[in-house]
Amino acid sequence: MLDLNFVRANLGLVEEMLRARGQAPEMLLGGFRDLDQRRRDSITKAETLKAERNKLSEEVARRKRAGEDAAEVQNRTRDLKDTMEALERSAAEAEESMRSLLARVPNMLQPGVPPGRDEQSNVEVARWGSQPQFSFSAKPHWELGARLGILDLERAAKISGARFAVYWDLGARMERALASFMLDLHVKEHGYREVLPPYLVNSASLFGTGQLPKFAGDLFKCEDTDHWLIPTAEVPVTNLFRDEVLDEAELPISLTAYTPCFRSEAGAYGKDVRGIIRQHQFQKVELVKFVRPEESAAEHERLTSHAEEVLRRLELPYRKMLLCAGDTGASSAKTYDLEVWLPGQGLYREISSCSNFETYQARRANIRYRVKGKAKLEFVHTLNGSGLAVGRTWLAILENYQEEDGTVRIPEVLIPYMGGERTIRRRNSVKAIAST
RNA sequence: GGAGAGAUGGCCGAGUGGCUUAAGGCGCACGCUUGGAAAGCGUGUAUACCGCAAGGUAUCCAGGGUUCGAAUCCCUGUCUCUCCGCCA
Repeated sequence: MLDLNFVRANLGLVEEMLRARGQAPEMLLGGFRDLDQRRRDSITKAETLKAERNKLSEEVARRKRAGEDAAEVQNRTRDLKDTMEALERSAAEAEESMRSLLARVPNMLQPGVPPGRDEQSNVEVARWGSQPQFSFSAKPHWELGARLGILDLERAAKISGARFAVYWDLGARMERALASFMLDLHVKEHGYREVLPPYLVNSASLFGTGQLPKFAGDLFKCEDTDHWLIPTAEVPVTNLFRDEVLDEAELPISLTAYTPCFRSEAGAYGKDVRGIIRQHQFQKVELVKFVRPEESAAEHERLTSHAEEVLRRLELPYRKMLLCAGDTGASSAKTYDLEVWLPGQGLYREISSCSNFETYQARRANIRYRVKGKAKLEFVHTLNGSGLAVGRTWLAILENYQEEDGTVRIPEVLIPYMGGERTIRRRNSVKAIAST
């Protein structure tokens, strides 16, 4: 959320930001000036009358202490009541309208963010690794997974529906191995603390990180309770410190969490229907940082490099993209996407998204810290990134490490996590498992 | 699920209808003191909003209500703690 005073003083800049993100400024901000004026007027009026009421009440107290009759003053105050309630109501309404307007305004963008409407305008800033060359035609992961008997989409559809997956045997084990490998790397070498948060959160948490009120349609909600399935660990982990004051000495705070993520994927009909690129449930290792404002740009680079390191150790070719204005999420001021090479499909696909939210989430979630030598509390900067999306890493390994005979080699660093297994082969006794 | 007790500023904690502009303490900041530090002493120290300012308003978990007036009384909800029950 942006600060009201900032918006009032920089309305032109805010409108420019909206245009850069491909939104019409009038839609959101058209009524801003009027609403701002109405809000101030109604607050002033209501407060003036309240001050009068308070004075009269004091007069009642004074008279009663002095043993005088206060009935006349009491009556006068009683007469103010209806007017006061009306003024209070309209002030509260204006306040609420302003609050909900501000809650829907996206974050300001950092100066280096390139212009552009959609992903076409994202800028490639780095590329790593070499794409594997095959002497045969590379297969997509859904074919490899089905033939190996480790990926079972038919039974997933039966027990849950479309966009769910069942993993068997070494497929299931590789999911677990990847999560352990990533967590170990971030905890032991990158200095993160591991947390295991709840997978259901309340709406206050979703407001704090910016999913609500605008993006309720992307989420799964439990009936008759204020519980929502998390779309990413960013939500519970960032909200750990909601309404808290952090000690400057403990910043930066770096946390990592492995959780499932649940997304309704409304509006994605017909998109990525093959394989497990886009699922209602997937697992992800998330990186979250709380930092001092002056360090956030450097910490953003560092966090992104931590996600890149996972791809490097797994020897998966990737490229690093700086998202253009139109493709940058509403809460983010600057985002890098890491895209992994998928030879089975011949394209790069997002496997990590690393964002700097500056004070946007901290203001919504009220996460502050005490600055040394300063009386006032300041908002921290929050950052997060996938380190990595485990399901997409899993399928990237299948496609990049496939052999002509349909087996899949296991990346060197993963072998210890796979109980020493080096290759995923089709099991002989896979009769019970759907395969083609 | 049942019974009871709670929720007050960065933290602890007093406060059962008006003299609360929320006592007191801790912490923090600044000053004095000191060769330097600690201790000690003194001063200051919640947030947001409205107002050019003087000043004002709101906030004691949240939302309603009673009252001339609510941190305080009533109702509902949320959360925490204790005990009982059930349970992986």
